[in-house]
Amino acid sequence: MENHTHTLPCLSPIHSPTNPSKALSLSPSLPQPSATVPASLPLSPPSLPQSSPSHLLQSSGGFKSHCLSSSTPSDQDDLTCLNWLHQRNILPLSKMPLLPQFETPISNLPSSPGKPPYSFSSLIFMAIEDSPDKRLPVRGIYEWIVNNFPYYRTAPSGWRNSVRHNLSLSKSFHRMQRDKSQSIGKGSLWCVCPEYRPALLEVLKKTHYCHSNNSSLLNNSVLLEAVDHGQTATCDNMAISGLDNPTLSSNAPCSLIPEHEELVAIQSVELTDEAESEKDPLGDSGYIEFHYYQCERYQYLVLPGNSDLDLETVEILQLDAEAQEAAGSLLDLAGGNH
DNA sequence: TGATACCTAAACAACT
DNA sequence: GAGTTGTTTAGGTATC
Repeated sequence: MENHTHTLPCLSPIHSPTNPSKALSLSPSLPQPSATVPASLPLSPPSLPQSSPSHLLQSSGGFKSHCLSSSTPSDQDDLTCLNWLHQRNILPLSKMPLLPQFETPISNLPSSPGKPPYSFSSLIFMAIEDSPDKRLPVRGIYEWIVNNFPYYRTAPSGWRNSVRHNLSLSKSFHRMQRDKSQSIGKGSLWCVCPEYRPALLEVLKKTHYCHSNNSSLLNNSVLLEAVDHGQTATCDNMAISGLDNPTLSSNAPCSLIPEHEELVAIQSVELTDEAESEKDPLGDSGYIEFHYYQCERYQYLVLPGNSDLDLETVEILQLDAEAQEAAGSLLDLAGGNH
């Protein structure tokens, strides 16, 4: 199976020529500017199969994994559009435990991420719901899963059998009679039975929330703990002042070296005039950059500058990066509050 | 402890 | 014939 893992040129703030020593702009203890949660954050690999069924995958996105040492010309090309590198925010994310896919030490990240927490039924549901026509052939479901959950790029192929097994066995999905006038290749199109959609959505919500709860995001107690333990993270010469919270900046610094970076493409959102006021603050760059830092018990997430993210948005960013787009967008569709 | 949900593997037939 | 798709069965684990 094709492995879409790409390397990322060194983007650490240490080496960023335009990295300002900027104090953090977000404080969990202060009112945050409102920002609309992106309806979708496709985390698709940089090179996508042309037959990719998902409209989300039409973006020129890149799911880039950590690399601090090597780069290739193509990588550099990919980065030429990253004009947002001029400015960064660093957000204290949470104390341990790490994100689900980072349960192993970040510095020892495997090439493939951890297994997504979603059941195959949920994966199939997300795949179908994410398709423009709300119907997909089996191959399309495969591709959606692979493109959105990197784990399955390298997983043994047995999961495909499980997908088919679920499709056949689950009452939630039903096979549509193939229109032979359309050239869709082998097999039939699968869709979600409307009567089972609420149940599927409920399962998805539960899984989604369950796996976002173990990283209590930006709660004040974390910051207070940091105060108690005398922690301030610094990145090179840049002191992380602890957002607007002066308590963090008053502590002795510890070195902060990026341990994990990801570039995540976001879909450019077509905005109507009416929707302009809700413009995605991350939408300009086309990418979200994840920089995971660890300073003792804390993680930090570097976001592109001008990211007037509210806590809700940040929490989504903290979710399993593989699943956030699919689950988040579906929950948005369902009107769920993250 | 039993029921349930889910995962995984395997076999097989039908189809392209 | 090879590969894919769809169905079915079986056994295992985890959770409630």
